[in-house]
Amino acid sequence: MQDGTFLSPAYLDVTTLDGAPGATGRRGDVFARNCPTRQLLDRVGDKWSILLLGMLGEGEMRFSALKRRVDGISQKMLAQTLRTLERDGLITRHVEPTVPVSVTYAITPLGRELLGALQWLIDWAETRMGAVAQAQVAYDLRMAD
Amino acid sequence: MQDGTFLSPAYLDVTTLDGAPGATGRRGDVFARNCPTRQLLDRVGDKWSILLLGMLGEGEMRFSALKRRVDGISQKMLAQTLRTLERDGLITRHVEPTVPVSVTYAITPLGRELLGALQWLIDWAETRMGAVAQAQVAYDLRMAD
DNA sequence: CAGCATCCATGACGATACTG
DNA sequence: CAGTATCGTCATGGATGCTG
Repeated sequence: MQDGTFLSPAYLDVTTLDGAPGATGRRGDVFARNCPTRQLLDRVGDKWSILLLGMLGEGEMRFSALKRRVDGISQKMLAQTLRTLERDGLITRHVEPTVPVSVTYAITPLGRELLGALQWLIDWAETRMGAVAQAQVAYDLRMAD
Repeated sequence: MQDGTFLSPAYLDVTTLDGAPGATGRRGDVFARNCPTRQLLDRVGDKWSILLLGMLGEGEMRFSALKRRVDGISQKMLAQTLRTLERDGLITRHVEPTVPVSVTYAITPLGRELLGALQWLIDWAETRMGAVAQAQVAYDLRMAD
């Protein structure tokens, strides 16, 4: 990161999937518009995705169970987020044709990989959110003069 | 993560900063409402924060330089995001009293730590976004019947 | 049970204009 | 140069009601 790896033109390949090397000349554009950070954030940047992925990391679970445990989520956002996660290949959806129907969600290996990468962020939050909160207090005091 | 570490009651301490242990009994509530994931996402979940932190990870930079290099950002969002990052202790702001004034931003050790944790996510995106894109295509085909 | 469709409020964001 | 202030737009997401 410090050497700017995530600014590199290689990201274009990830984004376009055709990897046109001729278009990788202008570094600034690559940074701003085609960085996979954008796509990544679409997935992990909303408040429910990580929560649901974390829940399913504990084991497969049904719609109603997820709704109960991830308290505060609306069924709209639950259904919507689950669909996105499924489409991204991060979780699977299994329909048991009972009456009434029963649907079970489970994390995929790809999803578990993401969860693993996320762990570093979680660890940082665990250990450093206190420092962030302190910085905020200090900042607010400095500005309150 | 797989064992549910980021669901643990310990997160309450991070959130409330008073660490009332008596309130940590109900696991479900802890998961949903006080998980630092929420606070964390406020910081890294928007599209400009990571980009700016990454830019400043390369070296200190002035307002106008950031605006030029992070192409597509409005001066409103640039100023706003920089202020948030500064308040969180992730970057510093140095004002040189020239005419006209010159302001330089730099990453802090705390910010660099976050950038390091972010690197795992970036790496995942680099290597696996292709798999995600493939999963999307497969999903869309499945649903298009 | 597991959703989808609809309506609606909030607020995020960009564009523009102005200032020390 | 480095912002602040204001406005309009648009997307996000919650609440509600309906269905196989």
